[in-house]
Amino acid sequence: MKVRLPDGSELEVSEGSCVRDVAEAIGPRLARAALVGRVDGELVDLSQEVAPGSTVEIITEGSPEALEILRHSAAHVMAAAVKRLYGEDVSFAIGPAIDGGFYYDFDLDHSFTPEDLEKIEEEMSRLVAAGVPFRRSELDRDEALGRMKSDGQQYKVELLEEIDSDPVTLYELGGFTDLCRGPHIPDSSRVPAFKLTSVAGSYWRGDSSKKMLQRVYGTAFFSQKDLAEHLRLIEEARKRDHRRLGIELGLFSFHEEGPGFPFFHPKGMIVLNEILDYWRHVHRREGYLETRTPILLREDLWHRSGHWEHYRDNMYFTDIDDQGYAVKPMNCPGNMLIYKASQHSYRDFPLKMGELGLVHRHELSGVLHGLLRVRSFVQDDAHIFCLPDQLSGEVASVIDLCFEMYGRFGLDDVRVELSTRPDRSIGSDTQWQDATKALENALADRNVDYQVSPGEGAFYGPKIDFHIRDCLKRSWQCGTIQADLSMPERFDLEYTDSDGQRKRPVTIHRTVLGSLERFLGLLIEHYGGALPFWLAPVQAVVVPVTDEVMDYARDVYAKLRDAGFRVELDDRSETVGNKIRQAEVLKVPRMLVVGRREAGEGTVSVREHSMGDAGPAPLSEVLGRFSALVGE
RNA sequence: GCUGCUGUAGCUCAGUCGGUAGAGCGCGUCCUUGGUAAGGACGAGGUCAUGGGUUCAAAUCCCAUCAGCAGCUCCA
Repeated sequence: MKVRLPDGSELEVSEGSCVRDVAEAIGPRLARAALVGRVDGELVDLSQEVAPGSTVEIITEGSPEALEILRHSAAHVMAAAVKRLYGEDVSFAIGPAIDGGFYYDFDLDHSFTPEDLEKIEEEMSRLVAAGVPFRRSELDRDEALGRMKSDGQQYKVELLEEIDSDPVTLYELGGFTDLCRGPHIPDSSRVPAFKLTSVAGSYWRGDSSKKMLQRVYGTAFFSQKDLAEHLRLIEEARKRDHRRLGIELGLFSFHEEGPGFPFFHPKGMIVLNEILDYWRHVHRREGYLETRTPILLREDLWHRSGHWEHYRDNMYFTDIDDQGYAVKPMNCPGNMLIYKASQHSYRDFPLKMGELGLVHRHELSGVLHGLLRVRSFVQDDAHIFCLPDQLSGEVASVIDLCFEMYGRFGLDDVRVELSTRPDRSIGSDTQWQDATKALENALADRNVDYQVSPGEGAFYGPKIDFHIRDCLKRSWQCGTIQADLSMPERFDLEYTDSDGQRKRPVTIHRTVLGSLERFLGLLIEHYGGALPFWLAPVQAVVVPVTDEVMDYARDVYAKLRDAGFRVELDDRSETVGNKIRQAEVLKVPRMLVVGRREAGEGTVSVREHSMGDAGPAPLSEVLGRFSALVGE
């Protein structure tokens, strides 16, 4: 019989050949390198028989999908090791490959310690050394169900009950049999490098009302070198952690007395204020009007806005003069009141009202994470009131604004997501369709790549989210553009149209940076703490070589300061080397060394952070360079 | 909130078998005036997260609380 190869050629193989036989027929080296096959587009085991005329591709280590398959198989090896070590009273949940590794969820009474992980690793090593084969088998669904029931594998039973296919496939390895679609590498010896990284709790099916399982994370590679490199990168990334850098650089701190509420130090405030200055500059240019609304507002407002109904669990409440008040978790209701304080004409539209509003949200204690997840933050909020046919255009201009601003901060790894109608939502089908369409059109118009998250929209409307990754590749939402189908109704917003009729405006609720706090955290990680000149809390340090030139140093310092730069004078009785090191550690962009030579010539010796000595220059020229850096 | 781990000087961390506490950095004073990533000496600084318990004796063992970390869930 003949099979087709990816390059279009045909190959003669004997009847009943499996993928491995095909690889063998192409070449013995390929057969040794083969991990799995792809037959007519579908990934299969090497042992899979191929039908005459099918297209067969051999997947080896170099193939893009190889690593995922390896890690999935490694998860099975780990599960087999756990079964051998902890016996029959372990229930197995799921064990997929994930970005950067794999995990397996177990249910057992004993809770895993780091020592257990070592033991499991050792057992895995034994399995790898033994080269235990993966055995695939097919079984009637009912038969498999009966078997998992008798084995007490409740999670597998639950999975089987929801599976449509019949028969189902099972994989056995080293005494551990798992319900699994496959495919798998041929045997455990093909997991050359692996490491178990951590253990953490996880709910069965991610549902907090269900039982908590123990999730063991690990990763696997095709070589020890790749594994070592991966671990090195993780270590490297940890050094960029904004929580560590924020303390080291004196930007902010956290205290037990206010969990989740960041304290900004003078240097942190400088960075925040620079961000705000820039924000105001572009928003004024775009025609936004700035507002400010109270932090505490009477409780009935929150009933009216729908927050009581949908967001109460995340809100802080208090009583004032026997009246119930709530601390605002969002800025919208306040801005709705501002809108209603005057009459509006279609001529005013689009009306863009921005508020840098401080909001408080009671987040679950376990989700707090440095500046990236806090309980109080400044949202760079804005509400855009417009006509229905302006919606798409306004969304598009916010998309432009987001990319422009992220670009200014050097952030280019931005993921865009469109979230559609959730189960629990308000508004009519037409409203949702129109709004979703408007968002899609805006994205298409601006040629933005995006993923769709079905059912992840806000209860009041569909939204576009902008995500940026932190140093450990965790993704955080920053900007969001939400069509708001709820507020105009709830607050009975109106405008007068050209025909004199009172009509309901369309509202967009949007942020660009999202939360100033989160944005700062991501900036710190993005730059590894070495913020660009225009954002750096200290832009330059004057380093006098000896006390003898202190007067000149003071003069240089004063001139820079008077020119509006953030500069410090290091007049400590320390060596030049020490002062330089200090400035390098604090990631100050420029160091200006002044000694006898410079004092005599009216120059400074410039040193650039992490770049070293950049040579002498007249002070006037340095002032010009600094101005250019700020404008960049 | 849930599961697991952790909490010792401003920061990073030692502290063995239960016997009342240590280093480096930083900070202060003095000496030193040094040319591009750590000059030297001396000194101050701790309710060992908090509250209970066991014990002749607790940083150390047990319980609870608080906070942090990883993850789940949730979200800007």
